[in-house]
Amino acid sequence: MVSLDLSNNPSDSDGSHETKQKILSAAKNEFAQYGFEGARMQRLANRAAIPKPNIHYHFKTKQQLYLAVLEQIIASWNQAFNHATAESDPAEALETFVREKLNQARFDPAASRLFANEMIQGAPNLKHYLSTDMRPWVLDRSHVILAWVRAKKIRPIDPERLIFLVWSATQHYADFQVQALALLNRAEFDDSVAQETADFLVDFVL
Amino acid sequence: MVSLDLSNNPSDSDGSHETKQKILSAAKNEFAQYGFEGARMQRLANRAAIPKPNIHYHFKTKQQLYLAVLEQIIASWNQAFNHATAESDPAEALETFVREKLNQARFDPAASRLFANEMIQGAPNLKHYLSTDMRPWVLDRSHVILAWVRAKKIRPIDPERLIFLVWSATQHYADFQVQALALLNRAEFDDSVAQETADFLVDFVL
DNA sequence: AATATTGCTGACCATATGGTCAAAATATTC
DNA sequence: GAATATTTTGACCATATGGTCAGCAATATT
Repeated sequence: MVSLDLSNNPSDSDGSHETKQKILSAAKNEFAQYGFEGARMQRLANRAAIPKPNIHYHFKTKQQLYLAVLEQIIASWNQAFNHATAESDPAEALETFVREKLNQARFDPAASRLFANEMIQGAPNLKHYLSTDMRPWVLDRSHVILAWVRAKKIRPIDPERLIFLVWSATQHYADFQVQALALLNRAEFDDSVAQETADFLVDFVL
Repeated sequence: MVSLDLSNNPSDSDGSHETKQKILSAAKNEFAQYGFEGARMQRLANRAAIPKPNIHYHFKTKQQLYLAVLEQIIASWNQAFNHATAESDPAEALETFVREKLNQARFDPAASRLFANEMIQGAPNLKHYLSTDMRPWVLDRSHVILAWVRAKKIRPIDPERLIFLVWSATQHYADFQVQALALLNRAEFDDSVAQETADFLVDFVL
């Protein structure tokens, strides 16, 4: 199989990189569904359709693989949520965030679930991320929202609570997809559900 | 140790019942933190401070114990949320529900987390509960809310979405306690946090 | 073409895991 | 208080688990 090498790491110029990604992807799903302790290396290998020792060639231990997955997720989230919301229109900014978060929940639910599993366990591997990346992000957003409130563009509200509300509501759609669909009596998380959900949340918040 | 026998089951009139409860309680915490596959019978025995075989005397298999825990949680929730909200004042009714759910999240977070773990795995053991207990409950509440909307006691809103929003926001406090406290920059889920959260949600929804 | 390096894999290992069992301890019944 | 039924537990078992390793295959390098 021939494939373009999109990596910027010269050490593994082709096949190796591809395998590594296959493992990371399978691992994300396995860890998301079963948590760190519940994940099985053999089942993970089956998901990736490679022999188990091949995993250990690329990642020495289960723990190390887990951390690699976490890192990838955080990097992806940082990228998705960090292109600044700046000082623009509140409606527009909030809408962008809600829709982006719902997209994440919809197209990469495994990432959200893995995150949820980490949290439920007390975030043993994420405490650092929470204070390093996430808390500043929240503070930054808070300031923007507070400015909106002061300018009376939006009704008075605790900014951090608002962020937390939006975060929890959207995340919930990923973590509890089964429950969400059962409660809303839908068959799958399709375009219409996503659209209606986004509309509802945006409308509700504003 | 002497203790009152509060059970209504004549078959195990004392010590046995006590042990069983100790096991169920330890199991709830173990399963909540690690999920079904991640839970370890030995660690669970340590939590309960009894030898492992004693667990297997009361519950034949891990699976059976897990189901027993789930049953207990569902029974407790049914009890907590089912004393009817009826046709009363929306503000009051919603407030009651929000505070009750937050109380659950605060004083029995393990139950919420176990529930979350079940959901994340696709609710293999809860599909039945979702359609049997929960969906009708949602429908019932929806009708009440719809009546409120029609009577213009509350602004027009999709009732099921509203329920889902409140549910997700409150549940989030249990599941992601670490994240919640980190984001809100608090040390613990104490009275003041609970109070402010309830106020915020109630105010926000109404 | 020969060699070195990297990537892959079947066979294997030590240990942890869910679960069993026979015997001991404790309650209950007569 | 002896006989019976229930509850508890130390020792044990078959299997599953994360991980290793020696050798093979493929790819780069000289």
